Order: sequence, then C-alpha cells, then structure tokens
Amino acid sequence: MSAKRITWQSLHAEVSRRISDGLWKPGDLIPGEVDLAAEFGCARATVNRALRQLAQEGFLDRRRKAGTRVALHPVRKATLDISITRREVEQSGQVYSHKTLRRKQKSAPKHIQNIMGETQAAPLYLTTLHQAGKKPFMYETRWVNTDMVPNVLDADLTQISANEWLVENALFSKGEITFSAANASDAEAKILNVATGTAIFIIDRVTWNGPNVVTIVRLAYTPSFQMSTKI
Amino acid sequence: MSAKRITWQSLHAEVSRRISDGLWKPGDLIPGEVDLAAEFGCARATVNRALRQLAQEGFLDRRRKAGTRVALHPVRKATLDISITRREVEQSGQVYSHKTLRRKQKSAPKHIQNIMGETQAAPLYLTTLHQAGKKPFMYETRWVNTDMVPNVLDADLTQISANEWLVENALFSKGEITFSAANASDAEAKILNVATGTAIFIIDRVTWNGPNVVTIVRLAYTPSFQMSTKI
DNA sequence: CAATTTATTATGTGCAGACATAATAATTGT
DNA sequence: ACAATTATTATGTCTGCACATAATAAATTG
Repeated sequence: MSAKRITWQSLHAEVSRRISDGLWKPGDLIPGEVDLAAEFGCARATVNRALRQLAQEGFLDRRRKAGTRVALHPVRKATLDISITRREVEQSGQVYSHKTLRRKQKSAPKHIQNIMGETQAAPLYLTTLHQAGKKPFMYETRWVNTDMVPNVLDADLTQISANEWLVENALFSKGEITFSAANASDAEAKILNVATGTAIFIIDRVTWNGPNVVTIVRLAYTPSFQMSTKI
Repeated sequence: MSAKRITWQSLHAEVSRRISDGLWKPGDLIPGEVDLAAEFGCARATVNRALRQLAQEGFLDRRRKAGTRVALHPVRKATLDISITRREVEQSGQVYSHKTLRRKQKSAPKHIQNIMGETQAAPLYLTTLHQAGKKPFMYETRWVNTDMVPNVLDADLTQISANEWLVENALFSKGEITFSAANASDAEAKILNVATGTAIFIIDRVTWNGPNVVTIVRLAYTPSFQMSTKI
C-alpha cells in the first residue's frame, strides 16, 4: 500500500491546504517539526524544508522556541523577474531593436552626483530607445561610472544595447529598484510617441559593485506597459 | 587555525564574492558540489544549500548533469513585500486612517464579471480612501465575491478596512498582482486631491481561493508614492 | 550516418543523528 | 516583588550517506 515517500513539496502543499482551508487560522500555533514529522512519517529535515519555504513565502511566522504560527498579516512577497529589455520584448513575441540616441562623456547633474559620489573620470551619459516591432517600447536614460567600467567608452553599442553590455561586462554586487508613475515630459513624450502628460511607468535602478555605484538608470515605459506577477 | 565550521551563509558569501570579483564570469561553469565541498571542507548538502540560494536569487543557473554556471543574463528577482495598507502608512511614520466611501451589493460590470465568473449572490462593491495623516494616500476600488465571503456583508468596516478584514477573515490560496501607471480620471483626481490627468501608480490585484475569485481590487496611489526594493 | 538505446554524471532530495542558537520559562538571589 | 541566572525547548543548520532524476555523452543498431 503506497508507503509513497513524502517529499517536501507534498508537505508544503498539504500545510498550504490546511491554511487555505481555514483548518489552521491566522495566528494559530501549528504543531512542531517533530510532531509533523511523526504525523507524516518523514524526517524532521523534510518538514523543516517545507515550513522554511512557506515562511519565506510569507504564510508562516517561525521563531525559535516560540514555534511556528500562521502569519497574522501575511506580508506576501511578490517576486518580479527583472530581465534585460530585449528578453522582455521578445517574450511578448515581438521583434526587438534599439537605437542609441545620445552618448557623451560629461559631468553629471547634482542629483546624479549625489548618488554616484566623486569620480575620477566624467561619467558616460547614454540615452537609448528600445523598440518592439517598429513602435517605441521604453526610453532609457543612463549614467555609467567610467571609473568602474572604463572600457564602456570603447564599447560598440549598435549591436548590443548598453543594458545588455553592462550586464555581461560589468561587475555588480547589489542594486536598488524603484517603481513609480510620472507624467511624460515634452521630450519623453516626443520620443515615446505619446501625448505630453501621459502617465508612464518608471523604473529607477541603481547598481553597485561593493561600495561604488556602477550605473544609474531610469526606464520610462510606454503607457500600455504593465508588470505582472503571481503569488 | 580556526577550523571554524563552515556555514552555508559563508559559502554563499564567498561564491557571491567570486562572481562579483569577476573570478567566475557570466557563462562560466563553476566547480561541482563535490569539489566545492572538498575545497571548503564541508558536506555537499551545505554547498547545495548555498548554491540553491544563489540560483534562486538569479546569480547561478543550475542544471542536472550539466552543472552550475554563472547566470549569463541574470534574471534578477526583485522581491516586493506586499503588506496591508495600514502597515505601509505606519512604517513611513505617519498616522493611518481610512474612510469607506461606497458600499453596495450590486451586479459587477462586464470586465469584472469576466474575471470573477458567475456568482450566486451579487458581489459587494466597496470604495475606500486610505489616508496618511490628513492627506489622501491611496484610493481603493474593490469587488468582493459574496459567495466566497458571505459574512463580509455584516462586517464592521469602520474600525478595520476591507483590506485588513479580508486578509484576516477570508481564505485565499493564490493571487496575481499587476503594476501599471495611469492618468487620474476626474473622479480619482477629486478623491486623491490632485489635478485630473496626474500620473498615478496603480496596483491591480486578483485573489483566489482554489478556483474561485475572492476579491478584485484596484489601488490608485498618490503621485508621491513609489515602491522600492533592494536586490 | 542518423536514430535509438544505454551508460554516466551533477544536481535534487530524503534520512537519522548531532550540536548550535535564540527565545521563552523556571529558578534563584536579593 | 523584582532582577539576574539557569534550564528548557523549537527551530536552525551541519554531516555523511543513500537513492532519485534529468540531462548529457557514449554506445549500439538499422
């Protein structure tokens, strides 16, 4: 008779079910790992794996000694996949292309300097229009710290966009991403081929390698754009 | 000579360092788990834990038999914490309050019906203004499937917002979140106290329990709002 | 030589046991 | 009664081993 081996996934599913069926309600203390292991006839490590996953997903709160409870205010964690623009476009089944509009090494404005800090050489300023088919898809405004990535100055960005080039050639350790909405300025509106003032989705990203800023970029998407995720 | 016990975190940090230092470049095949275990003098399970984590974070690509490579196009996973609105406001150090503007059981418009499907009873329509201090913070438009949560009809939503009430009283299993930007309509502008056409950040959320839609909600944030995350 | 079958191998996961750690509960001292 | 100390306990993690699984490489077959 069966005696099928329990996997941590099946346990994850079962606990998940008990929560979503209301058997274990928010705030409830659930049985300890040893008890669950006994109930399901598996090792404690397996239970741990399943519960750890559920905790990471925000369904459970776990604390040593105190035990495991069903999350009271489930801080649900939405995971967004941030990939390179070409992929984003191609995954929607369209043909990707890009055009470098501006490319100049010059001193950065104050608000950029504040983030990037002092640099030896002047940063590189790049603006790029990314297209899906023949239509504008996203307008990218980027500052690159040339101290950190000197050879970007000689890079051929006609075939590969700055976006992709940096991902493959620059080193980075951490980043910060901010999502917001803004009204299109005259310049942005013209480039994205929309009316001035149209609401556009903005992604601001700062990328570091260790303590140093590598690049600061602002992505302005066309109005139809939306970012979606399941939880 | 130390002989300090290796933890999976330390291993995670070390591999992470080797990648960000460029020792292992994008596309490179890194040593197998057994080799790394030997190098660091720990069990393979420990190496596995560290590498699994790095893969989940998008830094590594792992495939059975093929081995582990540094991600070529690091699909970075940005994790956003979606908590209840009261928390969001309070965490920014402001006083939270809310006002239920409309509350009526009525048949849903087509685009809502399409998502919610057929229901026995008419859904509940709720609009709520969430405030930070005395200022508008977010305007919520919600449809609740009363088949799934019948007692929402009798709920007191003056103390607790629909948002919170549902989190604690309704069962849910999965959800879908979509982020976008939109120009404020006349009605929205008036409620949020901004000019018509102002760009606002929109979050659309659909929540299921099993195959059934529990609630559909649209959150329109004031222009200053931004959502941020580190990766 | 192409197509199919059969090894091979790196990762994925399970188990039992041990110790570590953090948080709580119980105890002790003043 | 209160503070400081000492158990206690549930989770966290490491180890060493075993077998499962998926993907590739090698061998076999027509």
